[in-house]
Amino acid sequence: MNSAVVSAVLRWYGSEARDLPWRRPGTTPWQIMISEFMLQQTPVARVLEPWQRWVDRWPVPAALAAEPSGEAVRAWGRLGYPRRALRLHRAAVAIDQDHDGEVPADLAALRALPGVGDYTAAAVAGFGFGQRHLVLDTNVRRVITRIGAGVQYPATSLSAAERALAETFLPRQAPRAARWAAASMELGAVVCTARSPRCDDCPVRSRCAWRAAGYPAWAGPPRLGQTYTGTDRQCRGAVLAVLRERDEPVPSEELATAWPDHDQFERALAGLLADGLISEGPAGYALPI
DNA sequence: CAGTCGTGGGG
DNA sequence: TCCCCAAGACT
Repeated sequence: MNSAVVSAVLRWYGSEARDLPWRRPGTTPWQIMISEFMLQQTPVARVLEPWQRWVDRWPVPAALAAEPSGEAVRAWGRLGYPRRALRLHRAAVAIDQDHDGEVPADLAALRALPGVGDYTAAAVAGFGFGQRHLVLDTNVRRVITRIGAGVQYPATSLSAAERALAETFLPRQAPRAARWAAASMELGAVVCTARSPRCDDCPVRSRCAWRAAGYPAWAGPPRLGQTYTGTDRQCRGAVLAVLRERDEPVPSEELATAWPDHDQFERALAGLLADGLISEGPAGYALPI
């Protein structure tokens, strides 16, 4: 019954999909894995340049694994959530050591890699190896929730019911399922957006339960807004930004000028050390070896 | 389960 | 300006 929806979305995707570099033919699973790490909570527009630099510099997992983790952190630039860079580096090491340098095609093996959760494992298996999996990112969840359940936003946590709903859309054939994953994700990213959906441009507006119900507003608990200014996260970011630009260790007193509140600076420093994002030596702090 | 973890652009 | 939130993972 949802095959009509799937067909329409796939047809739309065929003509309207953005030409993203990691979607081009010949993209390797490793390159796709890099894109998926970078795209975790980071918009496409900001990923394009860093992704190209990464795939040029580290064309295979072994190349990244051979470098200090600090180089991954430095090359991460200002993508945000730099622990992802560390996890991707650790994933490269694991692939190099435990999988003969090849990104595993097995979903469970992917899921076991550092920084790879349910979403990323399914995405790499689907986009990199053409397998059939539920790929439930924020876009797909919003799309199926609106079309299938008539609700504006998906719940905070993924329920069995929502998973079952998603299954009703997933095509039987693996290549088609993988394409559906990409297409439904694209629809959520450019048409069925969170704030101002462009329903007039939607290929399945006539089959959307949310539209049929008159676009009822979200009735669940209010979204917790993310605070940032003045938080430890901002402080950590400021500290790391300094170290990314330096090749030599930075003395503590100098590094402290990156943040006005000293207690918070110390707390951020301890956190960054604990995370392995920075290292401490006799001459000061630096990105890890 | 709820909190934590960066950064920047668009409405 | 301010606020929202963007291809999540981990604890």
